[in-house]
Amino acid sequence: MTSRIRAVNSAGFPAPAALTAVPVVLAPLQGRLHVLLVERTDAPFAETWVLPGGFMSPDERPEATAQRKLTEKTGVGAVYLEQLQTYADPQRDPRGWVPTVAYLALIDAAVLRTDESGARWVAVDALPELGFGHAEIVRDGVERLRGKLWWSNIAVGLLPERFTMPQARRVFEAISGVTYEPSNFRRELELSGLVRATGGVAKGGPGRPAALYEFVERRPAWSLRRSRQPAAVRRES
Amino acid sequence: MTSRIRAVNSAGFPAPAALTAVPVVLAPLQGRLHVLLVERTDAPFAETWVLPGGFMSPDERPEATAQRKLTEKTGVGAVYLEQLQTYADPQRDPRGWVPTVAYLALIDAAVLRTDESGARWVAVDALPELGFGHAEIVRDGVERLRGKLWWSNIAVGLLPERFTMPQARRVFEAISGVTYEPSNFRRELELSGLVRATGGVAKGGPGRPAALYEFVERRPAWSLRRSRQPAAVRRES
DNA sequence: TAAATAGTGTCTTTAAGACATTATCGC
DNA sequence: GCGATAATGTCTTAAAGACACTATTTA
Repeated sequence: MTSRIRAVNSAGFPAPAALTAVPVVLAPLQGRLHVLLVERTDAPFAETWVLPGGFMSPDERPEATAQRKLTEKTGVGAVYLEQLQTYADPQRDPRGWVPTVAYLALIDAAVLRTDESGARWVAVDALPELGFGHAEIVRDGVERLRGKLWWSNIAVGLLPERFTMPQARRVFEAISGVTYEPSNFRRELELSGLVRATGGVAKGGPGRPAALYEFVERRPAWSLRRSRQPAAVRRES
Repeated sequence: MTSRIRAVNSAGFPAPAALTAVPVVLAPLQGRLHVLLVERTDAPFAETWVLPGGFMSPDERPEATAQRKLTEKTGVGAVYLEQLQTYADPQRDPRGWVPTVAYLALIDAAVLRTDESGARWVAVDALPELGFGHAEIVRDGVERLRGKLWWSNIAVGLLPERFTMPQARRVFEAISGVTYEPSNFRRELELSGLVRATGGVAKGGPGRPAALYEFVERRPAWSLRRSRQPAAVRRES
């Protein structure tokens, strides 16, 4: 192993060797949640799968780095991008002290290019060994997505602009791993206040045409179902 | 303004000038949520209040830095420490490219030293101007605490090892800003599965003695109240 | 008109809201 | 016994669970 990269700042103190941004790109494919991985060609971890990250530069905001790396690998930008965690343990990267800022990135499954420049979609419940401790980052990303699924409009990133209830249901099912009862699914999603019917219908296949819905707000927002806290005091006495 | 600190790594690429860790130390005092601030003595932001952060070194894990800075300022370690966000916009620190990893740190309100080496407890809903954009970090920390209050055992960090229901209620009220109906508060907290009665009672004052409770798990854990998702399909047909 | 899919209605069950009531202390 | 505080019980209201049923399409 070669020696670790080091850095010193102009005031004479040790500095991180670099900063990396890695997007955890998740998408439901064939009914299961997948993550976008790339195969490394250089050491360390040559021929090992990792997240499609890259180095940040001093003139770029970290979200921009994550977006850029994502576009380079998939050809599309993320609809939804949120910071996950920073992994800054000095020992985690053999190249040196390289903290990593992870992002959760969600893109519309419909616009994916399935196979692109060494990138591959892998089911999150069947991950191979990943370099740089990226398996932990994927786990954190999946947990975040699952945790926010019913409480926010995070699914904006995983559905086309207009979608039907059955379509949304299948996406939700792929993410959570649960099969929802259709009428209750509909009721809950409508009660969340996150979506509204557009009035249009999706014709085409057999069966009754499905009504089209859209998200009321495409920027990050919370469901308006009241969070289950105990009641506040009401009586005046 | 002096020139910005720069750094270059041994491979010749620009590197962050430094990395900082800042704990957002929150505690309920006099029924309101407070945050620990220190007054800066040097430029930039001299005589301005900021979070008690510090530089990370290449041989220290970031949680350790946050803990250390906290102990230096309060004399106690955090019972609960969790990473919040990383603020890495290159423009946010006038000294140079200095990403900041923020931590939410909770310590038992009973062991605080109220006034210590330039540190001060300030109510989070009455913050002064803060340097380095720290107001945003405080806001994120408060939001995280409030958001997790009823869904996790995050309150472990804010209560003594053994506590009574009224005591817990007052802490929860200070954090959420809501006055809970006592019997419903008790029912919800018991149903969460996070706490259990120890069998002991807290005697002393007037009135019926209160039963003592403790957290079942002191490491981070989630409430077992089922998260309100729509039902899964049950019927077999 | 049958198969397929989407959408509506509603009864049951569970959980939350709002108190009245009872219990146990110090003085 | 009285004021103070804690704990219990319970009735009401709201939300989730579990389906049966109705509606529209294509083949």
